[in-house]
Formats: sequence, structure tokens, C-alpha cells
Amino acid sequence: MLTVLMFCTHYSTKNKKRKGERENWRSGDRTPSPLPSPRRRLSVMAKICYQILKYNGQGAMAWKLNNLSSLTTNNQKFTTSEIPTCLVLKFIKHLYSSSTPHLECVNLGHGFNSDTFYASLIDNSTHEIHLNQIHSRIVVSGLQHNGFLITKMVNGSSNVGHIGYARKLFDEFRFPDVFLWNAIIRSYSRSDMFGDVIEMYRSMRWAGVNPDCFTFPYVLKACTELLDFRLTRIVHGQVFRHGFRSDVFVQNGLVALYAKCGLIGNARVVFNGLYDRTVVSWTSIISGFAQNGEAIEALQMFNQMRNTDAKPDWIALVSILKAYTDVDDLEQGRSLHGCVIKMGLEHEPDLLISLAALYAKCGQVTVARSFFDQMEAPNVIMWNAMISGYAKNGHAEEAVNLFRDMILRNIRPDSVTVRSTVIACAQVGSLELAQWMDDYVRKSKYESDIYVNTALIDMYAKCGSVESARRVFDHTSHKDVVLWSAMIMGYGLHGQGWEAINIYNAMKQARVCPNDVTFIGLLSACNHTGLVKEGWELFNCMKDFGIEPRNEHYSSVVDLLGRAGYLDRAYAFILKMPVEPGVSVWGALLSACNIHRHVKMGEYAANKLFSLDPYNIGHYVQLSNLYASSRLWNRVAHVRVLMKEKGLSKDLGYSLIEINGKLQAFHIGDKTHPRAEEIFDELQRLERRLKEVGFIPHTDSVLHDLNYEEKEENLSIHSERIAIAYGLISTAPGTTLRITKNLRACINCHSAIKLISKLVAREIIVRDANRFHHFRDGCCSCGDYW
DNA sequence: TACTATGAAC
Repeated sequence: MLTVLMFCTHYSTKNKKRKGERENWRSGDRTPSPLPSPRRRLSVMAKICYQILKYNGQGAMAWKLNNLSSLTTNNQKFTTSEIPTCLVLKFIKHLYSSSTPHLECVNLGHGFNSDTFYASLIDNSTHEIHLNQIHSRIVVSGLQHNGFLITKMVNGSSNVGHIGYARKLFDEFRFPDVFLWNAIIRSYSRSDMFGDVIEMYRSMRWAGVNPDCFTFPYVLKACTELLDFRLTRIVHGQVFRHGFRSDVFVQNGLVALYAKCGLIGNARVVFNGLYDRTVVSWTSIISGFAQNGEAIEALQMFNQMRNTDAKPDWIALVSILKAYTDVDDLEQGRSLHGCVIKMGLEHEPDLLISLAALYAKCGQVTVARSFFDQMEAPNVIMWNAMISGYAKNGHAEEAVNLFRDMILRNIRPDSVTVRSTVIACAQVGSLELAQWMDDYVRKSKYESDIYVNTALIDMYAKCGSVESARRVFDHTSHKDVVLWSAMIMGYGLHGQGWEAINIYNAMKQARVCPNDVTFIGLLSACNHTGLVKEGWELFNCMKDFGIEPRNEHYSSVVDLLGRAGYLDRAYAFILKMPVEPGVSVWGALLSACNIHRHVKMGEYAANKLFSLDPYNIGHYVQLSNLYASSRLWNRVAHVRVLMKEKGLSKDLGYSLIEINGKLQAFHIGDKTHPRAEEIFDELQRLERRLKEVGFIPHTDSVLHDLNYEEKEENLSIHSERIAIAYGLISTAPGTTLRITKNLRACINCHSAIKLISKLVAREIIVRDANRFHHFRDGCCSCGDYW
């Protein structure tokens, strides 16, 4: 109060200055101007100032409304219901700036002081400032103890998103009735502050006020959100005791609550007990079934619903669709789609989005796209469904193009869009694109979004620049376990096992607890670097963190041991596994047998693989290579027959290189490029120089077919070599060449590229199917460990 | 004076 008095004194002494300042705020100056002072001391205005200051903390803000001069409606009369908000506000402003506000108010008619008038003002308010002013008027009119009006005020405050103001209003009211209690409970519910809902509910009961049929829906919703089973039981008991066993709103709340808690049986009992079922009751039980993975039950319920008076709407369908999307059930989704058409709901935008999401997730990108194209104005979520659908199904370029489209059309991407696009960029593998995307993120508001940054780290690692990945990592201030793990993975991919371990140690220092994924990254980093001892130790300390190893972890260890030549240990390790060994485990053993030419064990592993994963060509090729390296030609032929029987043919190898932002693909012996002649000249030149320095091709790999490419007499025309030659003639000396290959690099090319990097003094970065190879000055970052 | 259900991206 002291502040207010000072405030008023202050302004009455500076009365002369006032006029100029008023001009100022009227002309649109946004800095809060001082309040005009009342001409008469101790006027009504002082009270108003007080209220505004108290409830808003920014009293001057209240005076920033304009167009004051146009109000000349003193003699005009409105009934309360027809007063438009703008006029009301003009009126209030006029009232406030007038020298005799109270009198003018009276002049305007009696209706302007009634509670219905204020109720209409409150209902029309769209901003906290309006409410502040109305509240001031209420206080001035002596209506501050009117429970109805204060309830309205509380509701109004929560509608404009000001829960703190609502709470202040509530706290100042001495004896809140059930309406006011409901209003404050509702306010918390609307602000998703469910803990407070329960707290207020408790206080309400403590104050001896009985909850009514409007109280329980909010309380039940809060129980649903908090997933507090103990509380649920208590509240259910109270519902029972207060006699709301047949109130459909309350009972609907209970159905939803039990369904969300996973107690679908209880939900069903409550639902069956309802004799008056509304759309909401049906939707609650249907989505309950859908969320609990009982899609068939949900659909049956939906069909039942269609035979009732409750007109089914699309909401229930959305939750059933979601259930199908979650389990990739395209067939059921399709039949539901038919249902949607039969019901004439196929133009409902939200259903279209759900359908598109289903089709996109199940790989039917074209169908999803047709929905997308059908929509007049697809929203962000629709764009996101398309972008991530494309990215997930190997159409990464399409995803990026869609993102560009989106920007061109001025549709604001959200963090999910950005993240999905970054993931797509990672798949494309172009560093230039990666940098473009990074730039975009830096300029957007998602610069410090941890999910986006995690995706960026992964993207840079996959696009060949572990340094850039590290830069993003260093610039992210809050690091969670996923971000740390992404960085560890990145180092692993580039064969920098020690860096990965350093990061892991730093992570522990930062008191971030590793998870299963962290260890997958660490173990694969050890694999790619040949750190057998370290990998083994890391595997063994997983249990210290309470992490149960999965197949991925076991296969890493098998790989680690097997590659280092400890085949028997690897085999014994598999036998001791507490879970059934999967494809990755036997695959690791087979490839280790391949390296060390252990035919017997390799055959054993291959047979396991053939029964677990019969249509994966890789296993057959591996076995065939194993036989070939042991010169068991009959068996090689036998494997070939097996492959033919299964109708499997080998993947064609190709390499990509990006020159000036354009991706160029080359197949083996590819002469289709316009500059093919120059390319092959360059290849021959390279070949000559290799011979000069004494390079001897490993002819073995022709037999081995290690990289799955067709058997060729001339190893120098493997696709990565052509890409390198093209890169050399198309870029300035010293430029780093970045190549992506769909298969593993063959040992011959690997050795040749090492030398080439030295001969042409270039860094050559090759991303093969497994990892990155950085060739520089005659060496490869993988240390021949791949 | 007012109430409950629901979903799409990751």
C-alpha cells in the first residue's frame, strides 16, 4: 500500500508533465508510460492503480491501449450482451482517463455496474490486461466479494494462460464455494499442472467443501496423467461415496483413467455399468483397448458403437489407426481405411494424416504421398510424416527435397521436421548437404535442441567429418546420455577407438550414466580399432551399470575375439550366452572364420545363419569366399547352386562421389560418364604409378569375391577406383575426396587407395558398408582393421 | 458459472 501512496503522490506533484507523456503512449510508443494521475487526491483512481500494480506488477502496461479519442458514446446505451469487446475496452479506457470516472460510469446506465455486465466483459477478454482492468472495476464497484464474478475471473485468467493470477484471485477470496474450487482446479488442469489439481482437491476437502459432478472429471484426468494407482483407488472410492455412480461425465473419466493405467478390465466394468453412453464413453474404451495393444477388441467396440445412437466420429478411428501403425499392421490398416471411406470420413484432415503416417511407416510412401497431395494445406505434422516416411524407407533425397519445398512454401518446420531432415541428410552421406543443414539449424531456433544436435553429430559422423561432429558436440551445453553415445558411435565409425574411450571417461566424469547403446558404440569402436583387451573389459563392466547385454553386445564381443584370432574363445563365448544367439552373433563368427580360414566352424555358423536368415545373400557369399580361400571349389559351386535355388543374386557394387554438390554414381567398369575417356586415362596413369612403386595386386580377392562385385580380371576398375579417378580430374590439387560405397571395400582396392593417397597427395575418405576409411599419406585410419 | 475422451512426427 505504501508503494501505491508514493505512486500517487509522485504523479500528483508532476501533474504538468503528464500531458506530454500521454501523447507519447497514444502515438504508439511501446515503453510503458507513467500512469496519469488523478486530479483529486484519494480518488477512485488510486484504488485502481493499486489493483493493477498488485495483480499485474506492471501497472503502466494497462495504459497502452489506443484509439481513446474516438469514443463518443456517452449517451449511447447498450444492453450488456451486445457490447462488443473493443467498445467495452474503449469505455474502460475512457473511464480511466476521465477526471471523474465513477460519475461517468453511472451516467452510462445502471446495467454497467451489474455482475452480468462484468461477466460479459470477462468472457470477452483475450488478454491479461483486460482482466486486470475489469478486476479493478470490480473492486471499485465493491463487488470483490461476489463469488460468481471471482469465479468468472479465475476462469478468465486461466483461459488467457495466466494461472498465477488465477491463484491470487482465489487466495484472496475468503470462503470459496464449490464453483470457485472447481474453477481453480480446472485452471490447473488446463495448464497441465496435475499435481496442483490433486493438491487443490485435497485442500477443498480439507476446507469441508463437497466435490460435485464437475470436480471429478478434472480430478480423474489428473489421476490419469499422474498414473497414480493408489490415488486412483481413493478417488474412485470418493466418487462412489458422493453418489456419482451414474454421472456420465464422471464415469467417462473413470473409464479413461483405468484404460490409461493399463487396467482395461476395470475400464470395461465401468463402461458396462454405464446405461447412457456418449461418444466420449465409446472413444475412451476404444482408445483404451487400442493403447493396450488390443486392436481387434478396439475394432469390435467401434463396430458396436456404430449400431448405437452415439454418432461415431473420427477420433476413435485415429486411436485404432495408431494401434495398427505401432505394430506395422498394414493389412488391418488398409481395411480400416476402407471403413473410413464407407463412413464418408475420408476428407477429415486428421484422419488423412493418421492414414498417411500408417502408410509411410509401412513403406507405402507413394500412397502416403497421395494423401499428402490431396490435402489443401497440409500441416507440419503431415509434412513430418512424409519426411520421416521417406527417410525411413531409403528415400533420403526425397525427404530432403520435401524439406526444401517446405521452406520455399514458408511453412515453419518444427523440431521434429528438423530432426527428421538431419537424419535424412545422414543417410544421403553428402558432407556438403550436411553443412547446409547445419547452417540451417544454426540459424533456426533449434540450435540448442538436444535432439537436433544429437542427430547432427550422427549426421556429421556418417558424412565423414568426425571433426565437425565433435564441434557440434562441444557446442552443446547440456549433454545427455544419447548425445554422448552418438559421439562415441561417431568415433567408432571412424576407427578412433581411443577417442571413443576418452569420451566415455569424460562422460563418466560428467556423472552421466551410460546405457546399453553407449556400450554398443564403445564395443564397436573397439572392434574397428582392434582394441581387444579394452573391449573385453568394457563388456564386463556393463553389469556394474545394471545393463543386460543384448545380441548386439554379444556379437561385438564375438567379432572382437574372432577377428583377433581367438576363434575358440569366441565360440565358447557364444555357447555361454544367456540369450539365444541371433543373426548378428553367428554372422560375426562366420566373418571371423573367413578371415582366419576356419572352414569347419565357418560352416557351422553359416548353417545357423541359413536357418535363421535364409534370404540374406551376404551369408552365402561369405561361405563361398571361405571355401574359395581354402580352394574347396566343389563346395563353392554348391553354395552357388544354393543361392540360385533361393533366387538370390548378388548386389551390384557402386560408388558415389560428390563434385560441386552433384552426386555421381559409378558401377564397376563404368564408361557411361561423358568424361569416361579422361577418367580411364587417369586410371591407367594411376595404375602405372602404382606399379612403379612396386604395388602387387592381391589377386586372391578376385577369388574371394570379398566385395561381392562381379569377378573381374582388372581390379583397377572397381567402382571406387573410377570414382577416385573422376575426383582427381575434377577437383583442385589437394582437395579431399569423399566417396561412399554400398559394399565393403575389397582388400586390393584398400591397399591400392592407401598408396594412391600418398602418390597424389590427397586425403581420400571412403565410407563403405561398415565404416569410414581415411586414407592419408599411404596409411588408412582403420589400421587395416575392418 | 463449467466438465470428460482422442491423434498424427520422434
